[in-house]
Amino acid sequence: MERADLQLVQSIRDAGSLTAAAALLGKTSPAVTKRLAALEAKLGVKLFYRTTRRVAATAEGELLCERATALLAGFTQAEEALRDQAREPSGQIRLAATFGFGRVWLGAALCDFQMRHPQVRIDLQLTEKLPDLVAQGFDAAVWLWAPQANRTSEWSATLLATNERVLVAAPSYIKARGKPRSLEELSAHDCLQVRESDTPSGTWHLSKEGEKERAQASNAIKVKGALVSNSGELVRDWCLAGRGIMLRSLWDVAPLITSGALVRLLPNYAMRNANIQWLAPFRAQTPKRVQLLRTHLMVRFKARPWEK
Amino acid sequence: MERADLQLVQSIRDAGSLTAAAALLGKTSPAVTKRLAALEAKLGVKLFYRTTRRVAATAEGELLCERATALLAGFTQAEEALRDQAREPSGQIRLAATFGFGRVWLGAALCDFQMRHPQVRIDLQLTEKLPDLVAQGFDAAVWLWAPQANRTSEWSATLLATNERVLVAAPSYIKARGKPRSLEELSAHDCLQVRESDTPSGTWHLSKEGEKERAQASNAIKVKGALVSNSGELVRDWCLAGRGIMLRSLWDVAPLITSGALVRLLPNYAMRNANIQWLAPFRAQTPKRVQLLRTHLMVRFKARPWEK
DNA sequence: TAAAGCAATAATAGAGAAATTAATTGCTGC
DNA sequence: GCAGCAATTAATTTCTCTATTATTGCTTTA
Repeated sequence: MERADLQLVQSIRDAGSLTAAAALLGKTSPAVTKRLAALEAKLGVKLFYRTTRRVAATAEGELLCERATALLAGFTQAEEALRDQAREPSGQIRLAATFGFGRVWLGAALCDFQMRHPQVRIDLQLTEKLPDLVAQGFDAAVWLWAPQANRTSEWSATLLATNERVLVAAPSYIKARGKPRSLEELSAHDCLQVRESDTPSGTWHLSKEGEKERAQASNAIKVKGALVSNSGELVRDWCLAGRGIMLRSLWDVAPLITSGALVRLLPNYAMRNANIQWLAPFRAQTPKRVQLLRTHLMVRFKARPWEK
Repeated sequence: MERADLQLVQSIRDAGSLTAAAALLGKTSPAVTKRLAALEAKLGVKLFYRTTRRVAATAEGELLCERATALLAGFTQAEEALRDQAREPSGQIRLAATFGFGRVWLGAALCDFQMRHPQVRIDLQLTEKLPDLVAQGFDAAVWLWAPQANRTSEWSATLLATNERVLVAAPSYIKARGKPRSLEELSAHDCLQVRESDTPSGTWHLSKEGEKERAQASNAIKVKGALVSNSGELVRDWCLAGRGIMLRSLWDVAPLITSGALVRLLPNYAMRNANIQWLAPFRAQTPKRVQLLRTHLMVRFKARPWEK
């Protein structure tokens, strides 16, 4: 019985089908069939009842699954312990991140990190919603998260960078409609909105820069506009085309402001209800390579590269 | 990292050299070198300092060895648990036994057992001295052992058959020298002695059949003779050749007595200081196949096949 | 100090195992 | 009863792993 056999049995039970298990393991279904058959023959025990339509673990199969989890955990722990002793970090890092920040700034940062540590493999998953880090085996997520919620029962959060969302519009729009002078005037403008997955849209929470966090009487502004999308990229295109005012993260629009393609409005105000944070599930022991990446990102984003 | 890698690392540490480890694992030395090198590369850690003459584990190597023992034990336990659920017992049984009884009667019994359970492999090791069952990984030993000592701290003993050593001589010897009428007369006869490995020879402890074990005033008889050997087989040849009286286990000489090649002397007396016992080291869980073999042997030898 | 001997490593070639593709069987639901 | 999907089987190919042979390098002994 090999380590691969344990992973096989566990995958089959988790997936509920041989084909699905094959997909999990990156093999083809005949490979799974054969390995399972061979294992059963070697042990002299049937591990799964199976017809062509359904798969269910036998009592023996369940027994092996239970032991398998403990054994496999022991294996990975032993491997981690040794890798952490090594001079050069190695192994895989599985990350989750948002489409926006993940693609642009995190992508470049990971590219650099991997160059500095060639033995480390990185698997970055860009997703709409924050996935279940523990269940899906992520080492960490780089996500927009409320600044206060530093710790939950499932993970810890580390600040990578503050995330100011600022008001911008294209020069052509300003020429046509003028600049708003106060928050109240926003209501009279065309506001391009990004509908986030589960947040009700139509309201922007803006506060004055320099205001104390406690004293931040977050001003909820009702905005309206004819163009709404769930894609930030698309809304940015609209904004560049002069179709309205947009509330967008500084890291995204800073280059455009510098180039003059967009102009920042009401520069004293910004929305600061979420920061870019490193969310890491609680583990018995965090591998060194993951710790290294965390500090790498902290240092890199502290410099706010988008402002240069 | 695979299970085989853990066994490899452990073998190298135990053997103290790559070549010796290769012999333990049944591989060649280049295979061991390559696997070790590959493992070290994959983990990014040096596991053994090695020159061409010496091998020593690094701190990381020691670390892995410690974890390896626990993990490997978990593997075998899981395998055993499953095998025991199987209808047909399977797996290997490693046995130790004496040269005499092991070759003749145990050999035949094992042959039958294996025929009844074809999935079971048997490895019978005939040795001079009782080996260290735990250290050398034996499942059990069939050995001559004092009848009273049923339990020690290291193993438990089960009676398979009583072992009477009886006095025999060839008809030709009796014709020439006559039969002894009493124990005392033995001193005047040529006695063929088997020198056991660590027992001082020259003294036979004989007791009357039917005497209670407690009341067994074991009569220690000093015997003498010109022919002594450590080989029971050789001494038997001498006896058959009429060179003297021999004290020999009944299971060995019973057929010869039946055929008339030897004659039993003083048939009321026998030496009963050791019986044929099943010695099994204490394990967390004895595999089913081993339990089956134990009962198989108990049943078989209770019938005392040598007396038929 | 030099030479001999043994152990680890390197390179090549071969054998065995495992995986993929393609084709078959068998179960389920409509 | 038929359609469709999932498990199995067979056969080919690929790949990893092992053995053979040769080389390097450290110890020991003369």
